[in-house]
Amino acid sequence: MAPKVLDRDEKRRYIALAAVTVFGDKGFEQTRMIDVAMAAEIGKGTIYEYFDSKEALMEGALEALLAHMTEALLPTALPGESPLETLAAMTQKTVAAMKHVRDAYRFFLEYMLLKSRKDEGLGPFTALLTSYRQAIADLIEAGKQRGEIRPDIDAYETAAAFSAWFDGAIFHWMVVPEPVSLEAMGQRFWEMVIRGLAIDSGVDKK
Amino acid sequence: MAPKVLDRDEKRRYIALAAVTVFGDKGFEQTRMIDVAMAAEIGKGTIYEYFDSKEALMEGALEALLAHMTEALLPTALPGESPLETLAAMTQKTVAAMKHVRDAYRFFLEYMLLKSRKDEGLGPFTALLTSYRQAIADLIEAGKQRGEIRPDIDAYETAAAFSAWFDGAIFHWMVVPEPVSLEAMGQRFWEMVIRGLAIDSGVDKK
Amino acid sequence: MAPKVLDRDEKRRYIALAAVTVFGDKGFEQTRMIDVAMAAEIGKGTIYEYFDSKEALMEGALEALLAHMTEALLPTALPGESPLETLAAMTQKTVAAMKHVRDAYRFFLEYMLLKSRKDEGLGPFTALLTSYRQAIADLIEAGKQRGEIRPDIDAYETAAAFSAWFDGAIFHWMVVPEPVSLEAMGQRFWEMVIRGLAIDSGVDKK
Amino acid sequence: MAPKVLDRDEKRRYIALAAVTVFGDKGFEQTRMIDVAMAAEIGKGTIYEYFDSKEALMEGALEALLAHMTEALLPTALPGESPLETLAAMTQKTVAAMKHVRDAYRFFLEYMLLKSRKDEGLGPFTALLTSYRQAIADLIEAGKQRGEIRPDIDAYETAAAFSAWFDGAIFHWMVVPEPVSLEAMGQRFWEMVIRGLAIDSGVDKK
DNA sequence: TATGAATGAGTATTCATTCAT
DNA sequence: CATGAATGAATACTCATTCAT
Repeated sequence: MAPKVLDRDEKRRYIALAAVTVFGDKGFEQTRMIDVAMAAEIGKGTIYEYFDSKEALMEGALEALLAHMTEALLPTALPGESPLETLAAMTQKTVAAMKHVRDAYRFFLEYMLLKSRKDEGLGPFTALLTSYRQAIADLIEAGKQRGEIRPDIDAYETAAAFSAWFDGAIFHWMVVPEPVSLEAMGQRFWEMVIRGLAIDSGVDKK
Repeated sequence: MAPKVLDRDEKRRYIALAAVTVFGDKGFEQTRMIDVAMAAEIGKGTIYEYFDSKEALMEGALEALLAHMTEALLPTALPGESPLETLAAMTQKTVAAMKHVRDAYRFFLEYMLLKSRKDEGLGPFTALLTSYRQAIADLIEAGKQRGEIRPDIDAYETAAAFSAWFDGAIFHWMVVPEPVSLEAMGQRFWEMVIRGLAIDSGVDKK
Repeated sequence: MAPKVLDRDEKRRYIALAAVTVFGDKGFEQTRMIDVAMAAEIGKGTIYEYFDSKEALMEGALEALLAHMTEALLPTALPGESPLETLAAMTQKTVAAMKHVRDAYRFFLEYMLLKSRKDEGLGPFTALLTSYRQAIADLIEAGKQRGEIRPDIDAYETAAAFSAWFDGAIFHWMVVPEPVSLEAMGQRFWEMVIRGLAIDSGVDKK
Repeated sequence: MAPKVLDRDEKRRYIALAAVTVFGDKGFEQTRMIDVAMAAEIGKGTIYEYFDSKEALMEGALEALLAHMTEALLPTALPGESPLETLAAMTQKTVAAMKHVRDAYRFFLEYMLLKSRKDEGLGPFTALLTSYRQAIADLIEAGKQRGEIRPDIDAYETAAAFSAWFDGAIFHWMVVPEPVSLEAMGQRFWEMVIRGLAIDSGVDKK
């Protein structure tokens, strides 16, 4: 008797994922509902059975994308791995994941831009960003305790600066894909960040 | 009867700057021509005397913004300054400049997003980005030759990774302004990048 | 295995009556099929088992309402009652009936408006109106023969003028319910019509 | 410098009158904005320069119609005319006016129906109806003082009953134009109301 | 040159109707 | 028979652009 809840949720997610693709490809404003309907191979009206409005569709699409991203981005420490190793693996994973969802990532950026113009918070996205920052801060803290990372580092602020890099990198890569590959940038970032650029540390800060 | 070329160019720039403000505030699609006209305190039709279309207005606005940014961002080596000192000053200047044009910066990001969806290049923006990367690469190269920077660094790729950070940082700061200030992030980035996070350099590269 | 014809007809009438309520409340165009379905506590699709279209539902609803109204409106002469007495009773009954179905009456008016815009006749409604007029004309004729009513009255035309009043009255009462009650208007109408306003009949006609 | 206010108001009225025609012809809901635009021989968007919405257009249309009707309906006592004569003239005038704007009158009725479904008052229409009732009540009162009208008549309530007749009559005439003409109905109404139907007034009231 | 009234292409959304279950 | 998910035709309204003044 209970109507096929599973099917309904699945169809909702299916439409949301189609929307992610289209929004990422054309941008929110340039996307017409019919575009999403065609991408999902359903009728225009059917979208409204699952989402109240275009804006609600965007929220639903973000949610679906986030579910995917969250899993892909958050670090999993392997047994016997040092914090720096985990951080290195995470960096690689993040670069790979971002590259993988390249077009969807545009949707992310646009969503954030859109939301930052309203007072509404970023909602589910803030949670991901915060978790990500915190995971990195935790690794840095662990590294400090293990004597692998300089003890005078402010873990959370450094984690914020660290994680910011990814969005800048994918942004540059998306808009000027050449001549430096995303992997190369990731590699350089890691070297720069871990070993530092300076030969002696007698450099005056900033 | 030399036509008032100067006046005409000035008015064009004046409208473009008004457009920068409005585009940054509301976004390109959400901006109506009348909004720009009102911000510039002119009639709606007058815009079309100076720009062929809304898109052309956006290009003009970007151009005006770029002229402003280019000056603010590109490094000027002071006499007697070491490359690392110049790079440090540039980092600070860039953070300050981005923060200063926060709302206009949204326009930048949106412009890039928009352009990256078409095959058209980024036009005038690519030039700035390339100059910026190159300026940093030059400083790194100079640092290497002066023995201040590790000799095994790939100057251009590292410059690309370095400059990417700024866009990521301002992005995060715009969408999650708290709890880490942009200056603090800049400071941590500089420390991390110059001295490195690791205590000994015996770290295996990624 | 005689199909449950009775049940089917009853259910049809049941849906039609639900439709009367909703049409009267919201108007034909503003009523959605789902509204009627919810009022009848059935599924949306079920309506189409009994009515071909929204328009057909409206016709069915009118029919159901007419069945109710016809009974309520048409005069029944009681034994020993004079024609004028019957007419008086009918006036009272009509006012009471109209007031009783106030909201449904809106549906009547709207239906007539709707129909008067097409060339189609008013269908079942014309029959009621004609019967009603004729019943009044018959009473007037009887009154004339009994010497109760002026002999120079044109029975049918007067009956038309007489019966028109009710619709105007309920209309005014519906749209400007105050400050005169429907019963008071009915009372004044009756006095005015029976005794006349003028003191002497030496009034020039019209 | 002052923009052509006159022209603007005139154009507004012009569009409103076109809307009266179309609304009367097709009904509010069945009227598409493009229908009004075509009737007024302007572009669809132009309507929105003068009216905020379809509903605002309806209000504007009613206003324009009322201005016309008010003038046509309200009585003007001629010098030397008795109250009953003025009332007779008014009856004729009203019947003629209603017949004249037959299609527009549908718009009136629909407007009232529409409004009676919301709590909003009838706005400008109430004013006309009230003035009309009051004008008739005044005539009845004057007739009573002149000894032309029975002194035991309640002037205002009777005026309410009197004026209600017109809307019922035009309604019936619109929906069942035959076989009794509107003028004939008006004539019968007048006879009935002035001289009364009954031969002797010994009739029990109601 | 500057203006803003006029225009109509373009789109989100609604809802009567269908039909597979 | 009963249902409600799916559909797409239909329409109010917006806004970039034009052009007469």
